Amino acid sequence: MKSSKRYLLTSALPYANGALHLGHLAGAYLPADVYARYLRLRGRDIVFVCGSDEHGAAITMRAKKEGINPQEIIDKYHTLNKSTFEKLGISFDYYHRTSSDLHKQTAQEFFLKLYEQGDQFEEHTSAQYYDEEFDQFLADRYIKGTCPKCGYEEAYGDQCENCGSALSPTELINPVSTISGNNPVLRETKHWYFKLDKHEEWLREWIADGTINGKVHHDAKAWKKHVVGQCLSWLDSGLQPRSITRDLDWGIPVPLPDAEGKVLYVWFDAPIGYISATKQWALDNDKNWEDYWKGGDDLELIHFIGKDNIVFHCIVFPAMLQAHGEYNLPINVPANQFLNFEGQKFSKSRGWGIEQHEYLEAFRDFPNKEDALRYALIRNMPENRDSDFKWDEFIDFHDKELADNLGNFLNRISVLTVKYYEGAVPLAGSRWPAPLAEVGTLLDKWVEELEGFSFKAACQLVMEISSAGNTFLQDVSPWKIWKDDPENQQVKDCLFSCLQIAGLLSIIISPFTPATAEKIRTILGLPTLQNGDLELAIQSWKDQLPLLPSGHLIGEPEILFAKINNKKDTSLLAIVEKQKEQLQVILEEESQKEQAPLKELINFDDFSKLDLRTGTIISSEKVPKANKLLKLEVDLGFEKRTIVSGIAEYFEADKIVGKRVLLVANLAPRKLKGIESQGMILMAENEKGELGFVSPPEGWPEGFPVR
RNA sequence: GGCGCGGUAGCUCAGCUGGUUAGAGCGCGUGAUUCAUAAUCCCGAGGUCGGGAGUUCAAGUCUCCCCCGCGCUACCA
Repeated sequence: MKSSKRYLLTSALPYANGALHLGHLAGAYLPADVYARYLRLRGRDIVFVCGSDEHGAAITMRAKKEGINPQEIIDKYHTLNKSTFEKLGISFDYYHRTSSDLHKQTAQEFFLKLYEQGDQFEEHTSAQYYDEEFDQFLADRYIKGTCPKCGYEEAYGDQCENCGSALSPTELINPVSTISGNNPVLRETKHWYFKLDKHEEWLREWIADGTINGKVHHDAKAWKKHVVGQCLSWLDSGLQPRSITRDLDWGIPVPLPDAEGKVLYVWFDAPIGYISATKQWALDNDKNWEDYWKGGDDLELIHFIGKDNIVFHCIVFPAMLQAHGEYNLPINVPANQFLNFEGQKFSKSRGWGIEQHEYLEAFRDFPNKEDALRYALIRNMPENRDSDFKWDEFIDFHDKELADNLGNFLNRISVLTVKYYEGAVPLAGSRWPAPLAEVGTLLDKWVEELEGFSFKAACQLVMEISSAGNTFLQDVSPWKIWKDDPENQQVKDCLFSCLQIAGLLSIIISPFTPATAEKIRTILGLPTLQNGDLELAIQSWKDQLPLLPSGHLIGEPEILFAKINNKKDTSLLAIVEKQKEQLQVILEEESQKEQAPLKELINFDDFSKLDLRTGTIISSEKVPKANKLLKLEVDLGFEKRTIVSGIAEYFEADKIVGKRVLLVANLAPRKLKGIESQGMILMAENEKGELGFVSPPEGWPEGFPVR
């Protein structure tokens, strides 16, 4: 590992349309921060950037709905997210925003560079809906209409929320602009497409082998399996040109003369935000941004993201960078999987989960709340598969590892040092007591895990080192010896060694819990950590030189972490319990949720239009290439019907033959997967979406009407 | 339906290119200890490595089939 290397770390740009929850933190920000802090402690030359992603139709949509300016939305969430990251100790060197002038200029330049090459883009003209009153093209989401598939009248131009079908706006029946309420007209519009397909071949080689034209770029085996797997799967299904412009008035104008009213698609400009953030940082710190983006072999670019962003950061953005020609490609994209919350997915609408700023607020009276959270999330990080955040585990990690193991160790040795030696580090008999060599082995492993982005394992190693300290202290039991012989050398050696271990802990825990690290430093009478301190410590350990020399005066013993499970003081437990109760309330409310509201009244004529009949299923088979469909033959007595029914998830085909059913016999026929369905089976559906047959009374034959 | 990733002790997970009696933490059971935040330390009990077949001298690790979970995608109420 050359120390001359420069590192550029990025965390996924949060969309400035909402607050971030613990899953985001565990997925993209904490791991990057851990790594950034680690590299700084090793004295490496690094920049860690992030920023708010502030363009896109979703923000303008919301602004429209709430009757405010998009600027208000992005200002609100940019400020909120930026300050929350700061409070949680996410140590970005720069937190930028894509609405800045510098970003606009950077993104436009990038676009133009590709445009001028002539072979990276293609133009397509197509007919899209246009709102004549507001004089603008309508993004898919701005159009509502009747779903051609299920008849739902409030379907959006990209998707019907009733039946879930993916739609294109031109499929909608009676399309209506959501801004004016008028029917939009079709108008020709031109868009630019990035020819991603051109890049397929080198991308495959780059991802599968880590080489470009046979030249080694990175170690392909160092990439996470799920990252490589997902990318190769995408490449195998073939890349398509991607549209990179939109008709919108919110975003970065396409810098071409014939592009009035067009902006860069948010997915195109967002990753360029990494570049503009670096530029702004460089301007403010008198550096050259190009050293971190165009650094050749001495540069490591690393993107920290969640798994939802894999394809974008491993295929699309690298293709953009490569097409541009001057930029380095990422050396790794250690994407994390998803974090669940008490066994279920985070859900804003359900209120399931806790957002970062809500946590800080709810835990405002909780000491070390930032580090407690960071620690629990790191120990639970979804590095290779989805993981689960539980409050009970939060308590366990806090009490058993931070308080009992680490905090107590520190308290034990600081109290003993003060009591026996008035706070001065004793003189060791042998130069480097044996236990310290064992710790050195653990330290090597710790470095290895961090370098391989295994933060969970590295974090556990910190505890192992603390444990090693406890074990050693227990083995020697200096309090027993000291009673009879206060000047005993074994006692001095023991505390000397333990103090060295504590000194090391104050450094190696810093990437995970930076505030705690400083507290430990204070207790040990050590100065605030500086960049490069870890490098020095590793060297000292190798050279068998103490971090706390004999005679060094430590500070006052202090409780590092007050336990949550404390019989005398239940205030901390109460804070956590409150969170658990809130979840309980949500679950209870949902379980007794009212039934769906009744539909509007119909009259008798409406009802009599339905022709419901009794029948029997006489054959049943699964429809190929469909998960939910069964093809049924139903006997009505006077005739047999073919009915395609979406019940395959709940019933096996051969087990429902002979089933007595009710059906709608006069429903207009419709083709499903090429089979004409001539009616519909009546099913009851519960809150979980499970289906059950509604059957005629015992002994009733086929074909009778139901009224 | 297609593709990707996962399924290892009660729980959470580690096990690189196949190689001695499958590991850690928590929990559980014992014992020791009191410097310390009723903390700490020792020892122990727990696993047909999702199921089945195969390749091999040897498989948790490779191949095939099946089952389950998550994600993407297609289709669909």
